Amino acid sequence: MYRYEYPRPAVTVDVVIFSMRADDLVVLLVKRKLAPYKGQWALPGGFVNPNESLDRACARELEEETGLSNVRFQQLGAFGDPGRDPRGHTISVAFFTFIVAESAILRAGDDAAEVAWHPLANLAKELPTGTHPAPVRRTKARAVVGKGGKPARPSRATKKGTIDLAFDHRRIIDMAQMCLVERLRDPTRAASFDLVPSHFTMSELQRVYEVVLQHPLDKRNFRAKLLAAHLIEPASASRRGPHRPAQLYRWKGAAR
Amino acid sequence: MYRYEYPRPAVTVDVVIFSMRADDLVVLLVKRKLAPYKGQWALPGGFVNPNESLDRACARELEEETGLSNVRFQQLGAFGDPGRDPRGHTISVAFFTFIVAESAILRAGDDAAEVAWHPLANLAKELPTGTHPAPVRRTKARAVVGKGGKPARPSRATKKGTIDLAFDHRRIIDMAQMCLVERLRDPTRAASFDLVPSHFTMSELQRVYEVVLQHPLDKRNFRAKLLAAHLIEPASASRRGPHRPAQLYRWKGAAR
DNA sequence: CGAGCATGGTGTGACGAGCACACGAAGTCA
DNA sequence: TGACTTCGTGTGCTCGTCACACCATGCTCG
Repeated sequence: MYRYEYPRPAVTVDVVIFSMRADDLVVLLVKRKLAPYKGQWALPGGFVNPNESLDRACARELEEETGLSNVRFQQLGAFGDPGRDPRGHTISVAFFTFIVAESAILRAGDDAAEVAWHPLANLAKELPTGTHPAPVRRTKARAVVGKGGKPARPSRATKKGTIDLAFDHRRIIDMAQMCLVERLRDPTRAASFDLVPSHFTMSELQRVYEVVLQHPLDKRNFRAKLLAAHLIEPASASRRGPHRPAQLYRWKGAAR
Repeated sequence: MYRYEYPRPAVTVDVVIFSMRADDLVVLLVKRKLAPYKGQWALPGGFVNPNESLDRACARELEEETGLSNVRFQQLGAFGDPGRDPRGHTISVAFFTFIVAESAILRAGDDAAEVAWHPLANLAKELPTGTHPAPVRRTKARAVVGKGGKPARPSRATKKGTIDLAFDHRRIIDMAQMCLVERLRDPTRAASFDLVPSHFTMSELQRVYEVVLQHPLDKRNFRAKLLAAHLIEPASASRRGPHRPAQLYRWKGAAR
């Protein structure tokens, strides 16, 4: 039937996956195996296949590059500035979510030389608006916290302790973070993320909030607001430790 | 340099422009001059040119099809279900905004046979999920409120008084409306839209809110909240009528 | 020119949400 | 058994939100 054959921009998906790791807000990155930006860290993602929905492309790319599956995303938006990809005009649809790092089994595959969680604080700031970083090849090595919490491969970095991301991925992460904070303000919307394992204590959940929002919360107010939302319920067990055991909670409607 | 030549989905932009007209929330539509969905109403929009940013594509398509320029948009998101466009896999990045209809001079151009504001209430409901309407050719005529508030061309319709939109545009409009409501709840974010002309009375602005939010607001609370936000200031003049003159306001920081 | 009419403009009190605040309870460990 | 650590809870204040009714002002029309 009808079909225009104008030159087309390419379409990719990129995924921002946040998590908590030792009181840090971390994001899942892959080290690129191919040009452009070969050897630099980037968001998992890739080209959309013909007749593939955006959500499916997102899930597929994530699975191919990191081994993760069964993750639900929120769409963040489309990024389409010409020049954001040295291969040519490329429009990226970004997704984001939050998962529990401990339950994620990572496996670098496909175009990824490596997969690791990186604290947001270790990433170089977004460049002054307009310009995008050109792919670089040579840089001094730098240790970062990687998979498993142990020091990982040295990686490219330009400033003390910071990693430059490929493409405009730093900007995408910034926007995802803003969006995440926005969601967390409303408990109902926050419940769509896996902020904590299926059973959790109040303090565990509160710590996630504090790390993401970047300011401390009052224990009692936090508890009261969350309970008022009727989204969680006490689970039978409690968590032990070198102190008084804590009540475990779980999301309402979750399978026992 | 590097360049993949996989088959690519096409990329379009679509624009949802809301406005007020005689106590109705209206949206700007164009009647398609070309297949697919020839003769049906659709959102203004079209293909993204090579090396054109999404915002620029959006502004260009809007200008080409409706004559409108100098409009600022917010991005709504990307719609990429395969099957949403009978021409083949097409990803549309949607934008939306709100403008003052009275100050908009419309001119159908390019692929548009006609341009008109349509009350949201006159549009057919979104179809049951999953399916998308196939292009239809023959249908019974139906009068709708068009450009200028007068009855416009008869148009395609399937149910009494409702118009079926092309593609998944009805769904896009629904999402834009939800997003619009969301923004209006926060005066700061609402200020990025042209809800009212540069000088306006409290009641005029309030009426816009009531129409969009679809419920009445208390006059005093509305006034108080808006003034508390320090976003508007009284202008010198006042508006006359067959009653007590009303104080005019304008957005702070607006040119005198 | 005065009465009626339509809209403009204003203050208060009730209520609930959010916040800051301190202390006893229940375990572990030495 | 005492010290320590984290858990769990109730109250009072403040502030924002909401509902609510009346007089003011200018126009029109008889």
